[in-house]
Amino acid sequence: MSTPSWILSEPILAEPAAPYDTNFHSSRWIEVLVDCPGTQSEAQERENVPAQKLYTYRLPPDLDVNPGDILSVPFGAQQVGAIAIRLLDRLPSDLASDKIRDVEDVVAKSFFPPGYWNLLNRLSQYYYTPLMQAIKVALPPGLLSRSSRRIRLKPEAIPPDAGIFLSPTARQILELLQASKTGDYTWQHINRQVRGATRGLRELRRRGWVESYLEAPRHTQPKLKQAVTLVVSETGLDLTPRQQEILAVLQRQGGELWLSELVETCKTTPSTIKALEQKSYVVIQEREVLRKLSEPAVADDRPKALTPAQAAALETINNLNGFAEVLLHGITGSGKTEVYLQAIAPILERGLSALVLVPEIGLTPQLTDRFRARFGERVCVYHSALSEGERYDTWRQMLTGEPQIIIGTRSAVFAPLPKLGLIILDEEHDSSFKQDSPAPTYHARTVALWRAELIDCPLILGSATPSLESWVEVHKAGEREAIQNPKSKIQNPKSYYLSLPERIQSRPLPPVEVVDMRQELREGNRSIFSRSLQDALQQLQEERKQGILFIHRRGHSTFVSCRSCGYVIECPNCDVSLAYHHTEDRAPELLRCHYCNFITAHPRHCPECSSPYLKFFGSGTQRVEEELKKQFPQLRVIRFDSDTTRTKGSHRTLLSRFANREADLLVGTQMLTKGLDLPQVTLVGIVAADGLLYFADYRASERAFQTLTQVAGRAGRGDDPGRVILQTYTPEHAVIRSVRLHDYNAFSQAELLQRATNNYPPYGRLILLRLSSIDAAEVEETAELVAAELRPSEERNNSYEILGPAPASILRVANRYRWQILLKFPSGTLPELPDWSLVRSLSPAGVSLTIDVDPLNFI
DNA sequence: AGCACGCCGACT
DNA sequence: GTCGGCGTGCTC
Repeated sequence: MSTPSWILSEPILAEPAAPYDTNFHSSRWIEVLVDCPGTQSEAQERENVPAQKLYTYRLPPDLDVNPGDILSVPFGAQQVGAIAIRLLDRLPSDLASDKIRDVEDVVAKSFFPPGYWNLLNRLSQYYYTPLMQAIKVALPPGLLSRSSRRIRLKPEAIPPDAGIFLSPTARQILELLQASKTGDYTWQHINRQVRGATRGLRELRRRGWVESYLEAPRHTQPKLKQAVTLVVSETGLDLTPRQQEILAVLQRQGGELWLSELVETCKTTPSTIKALEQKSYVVIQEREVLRKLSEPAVADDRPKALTPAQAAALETINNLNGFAEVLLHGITGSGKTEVYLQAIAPILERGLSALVLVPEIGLTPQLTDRFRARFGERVCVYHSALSEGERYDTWRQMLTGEPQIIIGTRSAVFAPLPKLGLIILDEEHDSSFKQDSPAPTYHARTVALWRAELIDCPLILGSATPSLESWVEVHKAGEREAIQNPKSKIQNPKSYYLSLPERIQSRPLPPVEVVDMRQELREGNRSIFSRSLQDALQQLQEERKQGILFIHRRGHSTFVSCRSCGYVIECPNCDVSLAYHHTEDRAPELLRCHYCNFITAHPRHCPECSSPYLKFFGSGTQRVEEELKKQFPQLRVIRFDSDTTRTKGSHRTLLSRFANREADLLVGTQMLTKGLDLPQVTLVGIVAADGLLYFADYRASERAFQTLTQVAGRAGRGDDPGRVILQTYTPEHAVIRSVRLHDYNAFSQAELLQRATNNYPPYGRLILLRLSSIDAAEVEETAELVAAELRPSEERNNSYEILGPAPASILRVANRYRWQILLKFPSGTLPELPDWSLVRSLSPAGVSLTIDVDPLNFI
């Protein structure tokens, strides 16, 4: 593939902060990338065709614009965001000067660190996404905002019987506006609510009953706060006693305070301080303050003694020079975090920063606490749950280049740290590092690898259950290196496999007892708890120890069915049954859809045959909690699932309550697997492993093995030994056997053989096309059309295999019908790719088409 | 995206 | 003839 001419990796863009800042430039025009769909064609294009349309704007003399700046420009009837690409000294000859408009404003200057464009270009190309969309996933939100067209009612002009003069559409719009409090909606909203709204609006506007206006885009900006600084410390005769008092306070506080604080301490008013400014005793200035999440303080922490394996791993990491991919395979409780912490310390000393990526930040308050205990204020968190302002401020803070540690989720892989010395991806097997939609459907691990290569720094992938992709990658590369060039050290890629095969302080891994639930039933136990688990829970209570129960699903029951006619209550918007939710006796009984969050009251009678006998099937966290209350009334339980952890900080609250022994048992879902470190847990119960084993995709076994191993690994992390009880209906399953023996190697070897035979990742590559539409027939037709276009033929000589089109395993979600086409590329060859712009052009407006490269999620 | 333009079928 | 639907194309 040749490099298109517009690729933004030329020096002018790679270094946006370069000489242009200081030198006055004479350029009068700027070419920009406009944030507007339709202006962007495919990122990957045929040779020499400029794929990206750039627009030229005039630079007003008072505006200092450099490539890489974020701008606001007029575009058609609106103001849109734009990225400055290239300064021009003369207008292109084919562009009439009267068409050129002025740049409206500079929204943010120098917002990208050096070399960052290379990363964005690569992202855009690998995931077949227009560059602007790639930029948008990286940037904090709110910078590339556009103006919006709004429609406002003019109540004073409207006669009481207005409706009778109007066409039906116009009347509908009028009623819509009158029903709202403000009588003000976006143009977009009205168009969505009323069919053919354009003409109705014109009618209303002609009569002067509504007006249309453009709301200026609201960009995120630095937060400013008024600071008061003392400039003259001697008190003069022109001061009142009150004023003298205020100056004295200010002096005692070091000569500088926030205006609000000074007003507060002195019980005075801002105008009094303003008077002091008039008399030139103080100056009041706007200062930028950082909106930063305040987290509870933590006690200081010092580096801990390392096990031999930890020390060996650390030594290898510390000796790395430049790019390297390191897989740190440490069993649960082997102390990976301590290795990270000690690997980061020398990076900071060298004046560099470190990036730490974790699956979900809210789930791991313990991890951030540990980092803050070790490194204090130099630790920042960055993830999409922060407010716009917080993200903006953290971004700017990162750009300063001060040595710091950023801990964040998937999107933090784009953290603009200019001096990055180390990237760590913890729990690298976790699928939340992959974005399924919208495009670019990137995997943070893939992007992290590019980043590490581009800036020449090490990448550490940590896991107790490495993804097969990473496992194969480091082993294959290692072999290649050894075989091809045994003496050379400069072989690229540099890959390392580091193992922490033992828990810290030589604690054993907990024994896993597999209980055959079929046998339990045969022997007359109809409870959801096996006798073994019941005994263990009893014992837990007697010995005042703590435990965890893992359930694969939240809610109470997975579905509700009528005993008389067999009717199953389903979601009106999706093709799934509704889950029954009921938390306590007094709480309302609800039915909820786990796909679109539809909620309805639980009916007393079957909607089909009116029979009152409705039965619950499949147990979730609530059901287990209820069962526990019945069988072990004294056992204190905390439920830990996405229903109880919805609010901000609730993870931390629940976990600290558990840590303070306010409960004996933590009952929860997948959330329990994500790196929780609770040393006091001695018992882990897996209520039913089977729900995890049977998914209709090629990764089911890998996911099940990882989840079960991770849950099991929560036991025995403290001084007391742990044990795991795993209940299943298929104890002979290979995954169950590997989990029981804590045998990653056995699992991975068997699984890799499967993958190789069927050409699945990590050997072959996949691209999934997801199509969806409100119109069932239209998606299906489009899917067929696209598949026909893609289907290998003699003349095209395509190298891939095509599976589908097929309806998604749940055809309808939130009233959208979904179809899929899977492209499977053989290993070892450079894939011959379809013409994506042609594929996209086959998809009509009503059908959304996402190209998911390296898909993980097939639901 | 948001808006104009232009083409086709249904009606005063 | 004209109104009102919607597909197509352009925005520096």
